[in-house]
Amino acid sequence: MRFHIAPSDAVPIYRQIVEQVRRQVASGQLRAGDEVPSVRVLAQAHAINPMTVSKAYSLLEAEGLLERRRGLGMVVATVRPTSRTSQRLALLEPTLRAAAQQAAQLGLSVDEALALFKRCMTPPTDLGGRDESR
Amino acid sequence: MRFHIAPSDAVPIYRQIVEQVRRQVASGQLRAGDEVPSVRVLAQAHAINPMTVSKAYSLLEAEGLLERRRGLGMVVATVRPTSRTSQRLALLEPTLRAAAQQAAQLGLSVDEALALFKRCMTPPTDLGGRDESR
Amino acid sequence: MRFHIAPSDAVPIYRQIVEQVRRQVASGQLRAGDEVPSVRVLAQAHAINPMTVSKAYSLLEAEGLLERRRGLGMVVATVRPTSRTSQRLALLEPTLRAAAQQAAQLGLSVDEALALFKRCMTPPTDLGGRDESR
Amino acid sequence: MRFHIAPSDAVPIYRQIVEQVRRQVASGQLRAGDEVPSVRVLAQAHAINPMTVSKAYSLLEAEGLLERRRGLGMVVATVRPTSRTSQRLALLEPTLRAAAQQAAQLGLSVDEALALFKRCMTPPTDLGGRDESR
DNA sequence: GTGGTCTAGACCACT
DNA sequence: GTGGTCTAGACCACG
Repeated sequence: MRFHIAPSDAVPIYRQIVEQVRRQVASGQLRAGDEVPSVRVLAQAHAINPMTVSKAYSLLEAEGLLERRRGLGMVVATVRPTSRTSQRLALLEPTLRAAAQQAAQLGLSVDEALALFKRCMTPPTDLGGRDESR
Repeated sequence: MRFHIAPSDAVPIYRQIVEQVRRQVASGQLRAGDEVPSVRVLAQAHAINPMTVSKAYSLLEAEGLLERRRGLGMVVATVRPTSRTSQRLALLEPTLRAAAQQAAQLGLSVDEALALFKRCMTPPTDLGGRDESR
Repeated sequence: MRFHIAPSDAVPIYRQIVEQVRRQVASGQLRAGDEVPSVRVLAQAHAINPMTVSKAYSLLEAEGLLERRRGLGMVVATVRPTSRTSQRLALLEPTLRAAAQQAAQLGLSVDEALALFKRCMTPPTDLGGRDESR
Repeated sequence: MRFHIAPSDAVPIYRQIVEQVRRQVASGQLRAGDEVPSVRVLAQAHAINPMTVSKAYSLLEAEGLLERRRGLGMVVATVRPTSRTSQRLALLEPTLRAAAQQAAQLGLSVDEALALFKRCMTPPTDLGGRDESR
């Protein structure tokens, strides 16, 4: 399981974790029963506060995506099987709506924006890791 | 000059102002020498605190986009002439990069994501439906 | 980390803070990763409003000199390594250019002005005498 | 009579005028009886508000440096002859004291600062006209 | 009229 | 604990 944490991003760390777990479950990269890294491991690996990881996991537990196996860590819950494409698209839509609004305010044409988006997706584009957006 | 302020949005008011001015300058809707609404006028028009507007304007001044005409208000600075399409695309890119990353984590194909993005842009945007605000 | 705040000075408090941090970073008294006093601590220590300190820190963050460690305070940013003497001289130059102009308008010779400047620097500076403040 | 006005400077316009008149009187470039440009002329020449010029002249009149010749404009007052070098140095000293303090905080040696100051004075240095200090 | 500065205090979010 | 955001209101300086 891979996490990409950017402490200097505008979106808080705990939310970055929550959203990445959600997406990986929705996409099938995480399946029912799969173990998720322990709080301590994840915290150390990214040099973040264990309480931050714990908060994220607690939210995911409350959401029903993770289950606590006492003494054994947390695992992906017996997933409700509804991971259809439509669902995954719904998770992406808010971001794209915001992008669409920005493009309009910038006076960009639909084609220009689409071309740029395509360019952002096609290369595995390893670079650009650090989004100094904030 | 039009401002759309959503006090209940996740992004702070002063930042909404900053970003809208940035985009309007980039898109040519605001040109060098154009006056920007006075702090008090803008504050009253949107029922927000003058200091909030002032904070936004100060940031834009520090950024070099606005200039203070002492005692007279603020105007768009003698813009460095690079307001080409490439610049506007650059302002949109971070958002699209983030969207691309999310799409990948969701296991969506490039075509699926592009189609959704196109749908988000094409209609005069039937928005108002889902308030992803806070 | 030492701050000298003069509330009755002509230059606003938040700017005094900004400039002192800038100089201490440039002179190497503050290094990358060093913590800067918390907003509330600095505010209490000098009996000024926390928002005033916060304003200064925000400007320094926008400038790239400070970084926010969320929930933990602010630290000196991973400084771009160019803190050489030339940089420090560059920070002093505007002031000296203004002084040079004044000296010329006063009809002073270069030697007279240099001698006065030397006198201003050599003693441990018996300053405090004339408060050109407000 | 030459004035250099920088509307975007940190020091207010009216004060720029006041100080430049003071210096030119002190240095003998302006003598008793010399006419000073009319409010309207000076205002037009520098594209500033006549009220601003008027305010400066009023302050200089209150100070005794200028006299109002009704219907004829303002002239330099019957100057008290004390324009010794020591006086002119005194006018320059506050600026140099501030510069000295900054140099110290920047960790510059006396020699380094003196060398820079000398460089600022020696060339007629036509460039650098616009001090974007603010 | 314009913006700038500062204060006082509330509430929120993150770690 | 940390900083961020916003409000309300006072006072100042400039033009």
